[in-house]
Amino acid sequence: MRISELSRGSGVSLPTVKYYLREGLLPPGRAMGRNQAEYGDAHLRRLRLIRALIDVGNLSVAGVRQVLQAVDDAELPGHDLLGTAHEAVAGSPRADRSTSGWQAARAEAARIVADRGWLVHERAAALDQLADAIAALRELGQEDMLAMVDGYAEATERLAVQEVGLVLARGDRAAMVEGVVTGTVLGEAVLTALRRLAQEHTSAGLTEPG
Amino acid sequence: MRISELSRGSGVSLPTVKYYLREGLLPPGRAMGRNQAEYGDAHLRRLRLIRALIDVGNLSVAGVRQVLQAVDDAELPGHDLLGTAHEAVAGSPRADRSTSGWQAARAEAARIVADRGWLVHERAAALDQLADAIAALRELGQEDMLAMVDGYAEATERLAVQEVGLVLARGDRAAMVEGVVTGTVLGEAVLTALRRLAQEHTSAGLTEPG
DNA sequence: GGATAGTGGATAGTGATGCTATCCACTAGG
DNA sequence: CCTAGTGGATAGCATCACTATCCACTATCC
Repeated sequence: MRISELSRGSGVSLPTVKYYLREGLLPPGRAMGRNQAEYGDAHLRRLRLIRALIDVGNLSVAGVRQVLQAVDDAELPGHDLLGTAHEAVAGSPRADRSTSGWQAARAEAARIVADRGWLVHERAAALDQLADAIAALRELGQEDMLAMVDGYAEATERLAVQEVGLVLARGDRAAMVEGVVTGTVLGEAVLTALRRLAQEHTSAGLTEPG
Repeated sequence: MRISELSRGSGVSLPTVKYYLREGLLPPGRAMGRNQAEYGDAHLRRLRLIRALIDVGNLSVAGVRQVLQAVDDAELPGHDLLGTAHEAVAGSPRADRSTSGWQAARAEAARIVADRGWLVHERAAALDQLADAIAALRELGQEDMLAMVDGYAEATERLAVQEVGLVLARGDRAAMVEGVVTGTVLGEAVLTALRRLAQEHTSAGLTEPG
């Protein structure tokens, strides 16, 4: 398979394919001569994964590279891959994390997790993100929204068992690795889309007739 | 309150405050002279809301403007505000929605919602986002992940009742409007952070010891 | 009343990001 | 041999979210 077929087969423009090669998102093809290289099915699948992570998962090119490096690291335990995927979707923090309000929110996040008995790395990026959100809610005087935290935690805990089980049910390592990435990133897209739909349905039912 | 106090009080740099004024995110202060204007507490709260939507909610400046215009529209029913908030968080679509694969995914999204008995506008942005994710999962050969859809739908349905109830419990319209926006955007941040933490906990428990 | 810090308003510049375009010497395939 | 296509390099572009500078002017303090 030549580069133009790779482009046509994936719907990604040829200059963009070259760009992904340059950026190291896509491994180089097998060189067959000074200006000829051979790409395989793996390249096509990889290219589709890249597009899904960027288009649906809203990952940056840098985030995608980070994830794919972890995917390609055969040594990395599956659990660490999950952490890497979570860091990549997190992106770089935009909130100010030096204020006392944030520190308090961060402590609150740690407490929520501890109360649940969840065992997570204390430097997990998701803890910081939870703190970002809690700090923002408090600063806006919307702390009553924090009443939802219990419900969220309970729901996500139940879902996580299913999600992790689904991935572990796959036989081989390679399939599990892909499952971690797609489950994390695309699963999140599915979940938030459904959340919005559920909200719209409920809001229509509770506000319109009354 | 002068513009520099507004800047200091919110932690937003003065040039950025001016930028938000230019962009119409922040309403102009009450003019007290040719080059003097008076800002109030409402400006400070608005500025904090803007930062939360951008930093935590990952909204674009255009998205924030869209949301705030809806917030300020006293005529708009609460339910339509929810739809506007959902459109703003959606951003502009990056996936290709003209393929037959996407059309099929879109039909599947509509079917999922219909099977649940959810009543949502058939042009809801969230339906397209759900289709984006479903199409991506299928294209990647990860359709077994769609087994999670039922669990997600059930969980989000239950949560939506609590969420909408929480907002409706607020007395006045203004507080409800703010609740819709923060609940949608910041609630999503809380939910996804907790999802990641739950996944890490579950993954550690199921993969490490075995 | 004079110095100074700050103001609103306008315009231009910046850095990051994600491509897109062009050029090149070269070569596979008809 | 001709043409379309290749890998590789470099440069350009549009968008976004600020950031910086300049201006005439004014409130305020001494």
